[in-house]
Amino acid sequence: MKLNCCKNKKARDELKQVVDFLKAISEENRLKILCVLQKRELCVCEIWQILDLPQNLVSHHLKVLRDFDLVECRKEGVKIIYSLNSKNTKKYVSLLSRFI
Amino acid sequence: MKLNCCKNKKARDELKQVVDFLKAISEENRLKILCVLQKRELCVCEIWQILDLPQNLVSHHLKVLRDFDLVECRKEGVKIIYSLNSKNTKKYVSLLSRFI
DNA sequence: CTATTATATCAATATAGATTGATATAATAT
DNA sequence: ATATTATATCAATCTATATTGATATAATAG
Repeated sequence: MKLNCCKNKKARDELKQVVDFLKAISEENRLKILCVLQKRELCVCEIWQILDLPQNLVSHHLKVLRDFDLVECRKEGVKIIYSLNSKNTKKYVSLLSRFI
Repeated sequence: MKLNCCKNKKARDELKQVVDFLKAISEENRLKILCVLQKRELCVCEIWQILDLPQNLVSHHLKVLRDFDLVECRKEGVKIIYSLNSKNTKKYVSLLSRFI
């Protein structure tokens, strides 16, 4: 079912949710992070080494992705292991496809 | 089939294409424009009246969408009629779902 | 306890992109 | 020819956000 983004409040809210989701993933480094997490969960130091990016930058982008529940993390000793929350990404992609 | 965004050049290029597509649609007003064009094609003055936005702003956003072939337009007298290029939006959405 | 490793956070800077105001162009009507 | 309507473009400004450098915290090893 296609949504009317202008008439009702529910659709307007959902459109904004989709926009926020899109802003979160429309950044090259963040999309790369999601992409490498597809294969398997990784700790932060693996991610920045794989992507050849500064540690603090990756940490910052991971925070953005966490805030949108697109990734999850757990502690394992000194390391923080990040994994994809594919349930949520799928939810947003399917919501997106109702708008375009 | 899922893509490995880091190893090969083809996947890296496709990731950048997806990023550009996402940047184009991750803007509230542009997503709204795509959304209202879902129902039917519209001229610019209908779009800015429906969305309650300044004419030049809508014109600007339409240019961005045109540059990505997400919308098409044709002349009809004084008016320029815009329509959705749903073939392309679908193509990008399906490419996106291979990355996340 | 000290050193090392992994991660996060904060402030400063840089950059990209949205918005606005003014103006140009083109088609149509009078 | 003049006025009106529809659209596009340009320059200026504003705003959001990516990046960097410095530093803090927490776990583990020696």
